[in-house]
Order: sequence, then structure tokens, then C-alpha cells
Amino acid sequence: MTENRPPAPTGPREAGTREALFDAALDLFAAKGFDGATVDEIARAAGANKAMISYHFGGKDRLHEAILQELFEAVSARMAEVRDADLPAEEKLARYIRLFADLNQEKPQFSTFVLREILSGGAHLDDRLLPRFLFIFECIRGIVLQGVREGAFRPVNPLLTHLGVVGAMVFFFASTPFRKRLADSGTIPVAIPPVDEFVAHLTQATLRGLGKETR
Amino acid sequence: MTENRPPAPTGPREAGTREALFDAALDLFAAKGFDGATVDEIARAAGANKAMISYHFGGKDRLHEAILQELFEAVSARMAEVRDADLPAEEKLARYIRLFADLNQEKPQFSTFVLREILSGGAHLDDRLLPRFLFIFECIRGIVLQGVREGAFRPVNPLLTHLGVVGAMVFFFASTPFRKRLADSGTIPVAIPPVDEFVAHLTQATLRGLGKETR
DNA sequence: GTCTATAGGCTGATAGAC
DNA sequence: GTCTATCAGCCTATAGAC
Repeated sequence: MTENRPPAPTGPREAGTREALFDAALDLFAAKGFDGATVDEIARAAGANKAMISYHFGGKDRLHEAILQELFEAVSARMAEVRDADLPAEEKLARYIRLFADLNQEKPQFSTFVLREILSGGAHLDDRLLPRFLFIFECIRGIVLQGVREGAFRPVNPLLTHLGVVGAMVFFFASTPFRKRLADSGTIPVAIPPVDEFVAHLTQATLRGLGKETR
Repeated sequence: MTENRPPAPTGPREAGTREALFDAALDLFAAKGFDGATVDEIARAAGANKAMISYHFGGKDRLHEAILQELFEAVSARMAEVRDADLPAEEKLARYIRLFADLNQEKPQFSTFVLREILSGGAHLDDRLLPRFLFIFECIRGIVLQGVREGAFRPVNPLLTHLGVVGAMVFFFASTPFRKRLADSGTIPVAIPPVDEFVAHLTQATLRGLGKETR
């Protein structure tokens, strides 16, 4: 995640700009999408000059790419850790759900940003990044297959399980701002459930659905 | 859904244009988002002139609004029907999931279009349309509460159940084009599961998760 | 590394002829 | 109802001064 940096930091040293642009872009791309967020806006939010986007990243497209890449880079290692741990499948699945929630709390734009890319059919997506998406699926797949092998789970289709679990989580996190708006302006009081409650619910529902009780 | 029409069809009669623009816009807004789809593109895809968008709808924004409104109008009645049927809660929930899948097969852009609006926090959304979103939640809520009352379901939080079930479905349908790309260009063969298989899986997983076996 | 100034393309809207 | 022509505004990118 550092190999994309400009030539070399020789000059006066004002390190923050690149990171500020990165963070502002992550926010705005998530909130408005690639086309909805303008470079003007991103630069302003970062407190930087818009010419700095071309200088540091090589343009709007490349900035978007860099974000996607770094997001996945930070995620993959932690997912593999859960998948490869020496634990029963049920515990792994619970940890996987917990990890996914943690990632979203650390970077609240995570699900939204990635989901937008999915909705666009990967339009802004380099082929080189496709394996990253597959990797997320591979993790759950490994866990489910282990559970089936151990007799802890029914012989379910790992892909369907993956789509159900990840879909539920991605939707939960990506819809939070919208549900806040609904809650605020609504006559019907829609509570905003705490993340932990949702994690507990989904974990329990999933494990029960796979054929084993939690308590 | 007809009250938004221009003055009156007095002239030469060439009915199709409005519908063609509507359909093309639904496609393109779903695929590229509000900002990503241009009026030029929409008009071209509809085989119409771009000035017709202003004429028939009053501009790009209003066209987008009109689509959202008509989409919900078509959906609400059918959802209420399931909710109000004289059936056990389990059967209602199964039918609800089935209905949601049917809606997506009739209009494959449905989930994607609505999800994009959710991701944007309802930015292009009139307050008048907010109740439509709440209505979808109310349907599942009613069904879950009935099931709990009847003792068929564990005393779960209806909102969490709603988020899990609807999230899984929306993600499944909205991610289909992306998964097709993954499947095509992937070294790892990711199958594209048939809709019916997913519906069966989610129904079973949900009902089991709620505390009752399916068969 | 940062900024200003500007180029050049594209966007959505509309006046007005048919 | 439809189309052509046209406009003003906004978009991204970059050359060049500091």
C-alpha cells in the first residue's frame, strides 16, 4: 500500500496531503459514487488543491483504484487469519461475522464503497483486483466446507451461505445512514439497532440455519 | 402512476416515447447511478430525442423520481396482500421471500435501483416517498410479530430479521451482473446459482433461524 | 509539493421550427 | 410530440510559476 507513492520525498516535507486526499475521497466516493463526487469537492474536503490529485495519484480514476486496492489489502490478511485458525467451524464463522463488523466500524465507508463497485458490475475495476473479491468468498467457503465435513453444519451450498451472510452484513452497514434519515424524519419510529445486536442476531440466525443450536 | 402525464394526447399519437424513456432510464440509472447515466445516453437507448426527457418528465431529476415512485407503487399492493393473507406466519414469510424474488425477475433493475438510493442516504429522495421504504419493513415486521405471537418463532427483533432477510435478497439480485463477470473472467469457477435455489436456501435458513424446521 | 490559470470536453436544459 | 441548434455551467486535467 506504499508502492504507489510519487518519486521520492525530497522537498520540504508536508506529508499529510496524500493521506488527506485519500480519506476525503473514500468518504465522498462512498457517499456519492464515483461520478457523483467531483475532484473539486474531494480536494476541498481534504483541505488540499485539486491539482494534487493528479500529482499524487495520477487522476481521479487512479485515486479510486488506489482506495479499492488499499481497502482490500487491509482486509485480506485478517480474513485469512480467521479462516486458517485452529478452531471449530462454528467459532470461525462467528469470528468472521465479528471481523466483518469490526472492519465496518473502523472504516464506516467500507461496505458502501465496495458495494457501489459491485452494483456497477465492476466498471471501474481492474481485472487484477477481481481475485480480491473472490478471496472473501473463498474464506466463507472454506469455513462452511469445514463445518460440513465435521458434521457441524448441514450439507449446504457454501456460495449461497456466503451470499446470504455477506449480503446481510453489507446491507446493514451500507444502509445505516439511510436508516438514520428514516428514523429522524419518520412518523413510525424505526430504531437504529446497535452493531453488536445485529452481529449477535446474524450469528445466531446463521448458525441455527446451518443446523446447529448456539446455546 | 398516470397522473404525471403531459397535458393531453391531442396530437398525432406516437405513444411509445414516454415508456421507452422510462425503461431506458431504469436500466441506465440501475447500471450507472444517477450521475453516471447521462440524458444523452438515456435518450439514445430509448431511440428518442433528449429534449423529450424535459418534455415528458420535466428533467432528469423528475424522471428519476417518477421511476422510484412507480416502482414502489407496483410493489406495495402485492406485499400488503401477502402480509394480510390468512396464513400461518411461516407460510407468509416464505411467500414474502418468493414475492421479492418475483419482483426482481420481472424487473431485474429493481434491487439495484432502490439500493443505489439507499446508499446515497436518499439524496434524490422526496420526503413523500420515505413511507414507501418503511412499508416494506412494516410487512416483515407484521409477519414476524404474528409468528412470535403464535409461538412459531422465537421472540426475535423484527427489525433485525427484516434487515437480514431483505439485505440478503437485495444483495443477491443487485450483485448478479457482477458475479457474472467474476464467473466469466475468473480462474476460480464461481457458479451462478439459479434464483429458485437461492430462494429455497434463504427461506430454509431464515425459518430455521427463527426457531422452526421446514421439513 | 503546492498553487493559479486555463484549456477543452461534456452535461442538462430550452427556445423555437416543424 | 418531436427535433435541431445552442447556451451556460461544470467537469477533469495540466502547464508553468513559485
